[in-house]
Amino acid sequence: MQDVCRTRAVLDIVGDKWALLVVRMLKDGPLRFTELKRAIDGISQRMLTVTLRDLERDGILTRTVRNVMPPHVSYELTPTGRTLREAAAPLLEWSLENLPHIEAARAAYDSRG
Amino acid sequence: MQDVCRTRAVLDIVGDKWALLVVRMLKDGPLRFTELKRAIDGISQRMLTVTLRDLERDGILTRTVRNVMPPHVSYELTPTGRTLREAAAPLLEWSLENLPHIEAARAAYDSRG
DNA sequence: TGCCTCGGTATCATTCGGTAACCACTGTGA
DNA sequence: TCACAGTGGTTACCGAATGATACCGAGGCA
Repeated sequence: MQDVCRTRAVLDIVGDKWALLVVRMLKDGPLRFTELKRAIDGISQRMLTVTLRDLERDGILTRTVRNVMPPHVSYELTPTGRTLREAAAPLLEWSLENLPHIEAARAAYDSRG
Repeated sequence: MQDVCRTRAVLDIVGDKWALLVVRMLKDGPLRFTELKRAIDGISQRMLTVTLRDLERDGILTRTVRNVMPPHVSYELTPTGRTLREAAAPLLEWSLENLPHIEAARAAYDSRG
């Protein structure tokens, strides 16, 4: 199966721990750096910066800087980014629905030793 | 948004670089360790072991050992695992469709410096 | 004069993933 | 008899990715 390596290449983008959460947060329109940081609980400043850079590089979102003080930088999904969000939505829903299930399975596994 | 941390918890499972590929490979029925290793190009033996353990722990797949020699160990999706595969399918399709687009965006970004 | 916000860097510690070697056991071939 | 391969791992080690924390400049506000 040749697709494996190509899928791998894209999962490197999408599976990098924070990318999908950023994409999801941007679904209703652009947000500023600090808004994203507040919305995505637990992300460090550095990782948000890195994630946003990577997503911009891959054409998933755009970065818009207004030259004012204090700085005003906003991030918005591109059309490609919006298709990604749609493709990722079922997985994100699944994660919310199945978390209790998974935690139970994990606890059972751990208690078995 | 409280869901973020819960989504995060599941993306830890799903986003760990190889998990979705393993789940995808198992869609047509159980496979043995070595079959998976051959099918998923580039995965190391250790990472396949680790990934399979984690997915078993989370109730995504089952591990079945037949006590024969040579060892015969097969892995199969649980019902939860099958729902995960369905939820992940759109994202995997997206990745195949959009890889050229992303590579182009990346090249353009890099050439801009 | 401090102190805050915003959007980041710089620096360091910790964790993750990959490589290579090794294991037990059996079957196969010379 | 001896070597070697396949199977499903485990272990030690190392570099890369990630995370926590501190700091920055410019302006606003007290």
